[in-house]
Amino acid sequence: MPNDLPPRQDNRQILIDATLASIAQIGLIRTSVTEIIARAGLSRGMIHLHFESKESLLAAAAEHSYDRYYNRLEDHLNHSKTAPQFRIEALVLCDLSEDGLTEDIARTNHEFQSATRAFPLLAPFSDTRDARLRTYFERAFEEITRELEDPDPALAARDLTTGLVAMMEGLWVDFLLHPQDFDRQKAARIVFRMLAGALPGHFGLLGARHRAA
Amino acid sequence: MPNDLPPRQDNRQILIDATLASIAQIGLIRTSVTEIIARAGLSRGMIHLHFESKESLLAAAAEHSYDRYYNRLEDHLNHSKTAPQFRIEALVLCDLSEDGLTEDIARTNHEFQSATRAFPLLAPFSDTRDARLRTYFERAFEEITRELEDPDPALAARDLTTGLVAMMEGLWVDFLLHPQDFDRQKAARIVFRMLAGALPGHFGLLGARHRAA
DNA sequence: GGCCGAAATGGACGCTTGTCCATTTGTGAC
DNA sequence: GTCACAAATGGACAAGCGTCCATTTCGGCC
Repeated sequence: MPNDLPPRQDNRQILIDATLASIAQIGLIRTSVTEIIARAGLSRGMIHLHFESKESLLAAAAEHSYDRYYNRLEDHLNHSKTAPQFRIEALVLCDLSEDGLTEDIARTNHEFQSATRAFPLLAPFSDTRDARLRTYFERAFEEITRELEDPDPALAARDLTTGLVAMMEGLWVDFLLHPQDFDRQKAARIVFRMLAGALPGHFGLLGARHRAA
Repeated sequence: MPNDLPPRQDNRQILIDATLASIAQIGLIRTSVTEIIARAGLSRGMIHLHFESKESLLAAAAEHSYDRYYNRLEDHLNHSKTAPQFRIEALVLCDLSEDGLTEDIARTNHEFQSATRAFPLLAPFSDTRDARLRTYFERAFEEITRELEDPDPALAARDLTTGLVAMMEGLWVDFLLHPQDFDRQKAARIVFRMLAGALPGHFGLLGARHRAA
C-alpha cells in the first residue's frame, strides 16, 4: 500500500543495525529476538527469512562491525604518508579517533569477544586486532628496526607490535569502563610516549617524526 | 560451635566456585541457575537461601574474583624490595604469572566487564584494574619521576600508569583470545621494553634496575 | 527419645526464549 | 487482469528461564 518501495535486501541490514544497537545499549545477554525485531520494526519471522538462526544474525552483525573497522583503518592508511612511522601513526590515530572509537563500537567489540565461547560462529570476527592489523604494524616496525643497529630487528618488530596492539586494546577497555574520564588526546600522547621511548628517532610525544636522527 | 558443622557458609562458597567455573567454561550467557546447581551438586533452592537472586550470586562471584586478584597482588607487593621500580616490577610479574593469569581468570574477568550493563550489582567488582591498582603504580612512578628533570612529574606518572595498565589489560585480552600462542616471558619483556624506553635509569629489558645512572 | 529451628530439597509457577509455519501482502511478467 | 512466486507477517510451540514455597532432613539441646 505505501508507494515508497520497501527494498528487499534492506531489511537484512536493518536487522543487523538493530542487533548492534541493542548489544551496545543493553548488552548481548538481554538482546533477544523479540528485542531485535522491536528495534527493527519488523516481524518475528524476518530473522529466519534472512538468517539461519539468531547466532548467524549475530555473526553477520560481528562481521559488519569487523569490516567497518578495517575499512576505516585502511582508508586512513591509504591517505597517510608512506614512511613507516607515519603509517603507524595513521593506524593509531584512526583507532582512537571520534569516528573509530565510540561507546557503541567499544561495547559491541567487547561483547563479541566474550560471546565467542557461546557462539562459535562469531570467532572469525570477534578479534578486531587480529593478524590483519598486526601485519600492518609489524611490516612498518620492521622497516624501521632493520635500519637500526638492533641485534634482532624482526624480534624487536614483533615485540613492538604486540605491545602496541595490547596498549590500544587496553585503552579501548579503559574507554569502555570510564567513558566520561577518557581523553583521546591524552591516550594518543601515552601511545606516542611509549613509541618515542622505544624508537626516539622516529617518534616524539606528538606522533611520528621526519627522520631527524 | 563445632568446627565440623555442616557449614552454612560452605555451600555459599561452593555456589560461588561453581558459578565462576561455569562462566569460565561455557560463558555467562549459558550460565543458568540450573547449570550452576548442577555443578555445585546442590538443589535449586540453595541459591535463594544464600543469595537474594541470581544477580547477587554473580556479584558475590565477581567480588570473590576481585578480592583474590588483589590479595595475590598485595602479597607480592609486600614481599618485594621497597624501591619504586621493584614495586612496579612485582605488580607486573604477578599480573602475568602462572598463578595470577590463567584462562579461567582472564575469561571471568572479561565476562564480568561485559556483564556490568545487564547486571549493575557487578559494577564495583568488574573493573579489576581500577583506582586501587592505579594508585599503587602512580605513587611508585611519582617517586621516580620526581627525581628526574621531568617538567611535570605528576603528569608523567599519570601517563605512565595509564599506559602500563592499558598494556596489561590488553595482554590479558591477547592471552584470552590466543592462549596457545601466549608467552609469559615474552609478555613481561614487552612491558619492560616499554618501561625501559620511558625510564631507562630504572628499568631494563629484564625488569627493574638498581640505580645505576 | 523427643523437640525445635535452621538447612536443604525439588516440584511447580508464570514468563520469556528461539524457532517454526500457515497465512497474507506485494511485485513483476505475461 | 491474472498468475506465480518471493517477501513479510505474527500467532503458536516446546523448552528453558529465574523464582518461589510447601515439605523433608538433620544436628544440638532438654
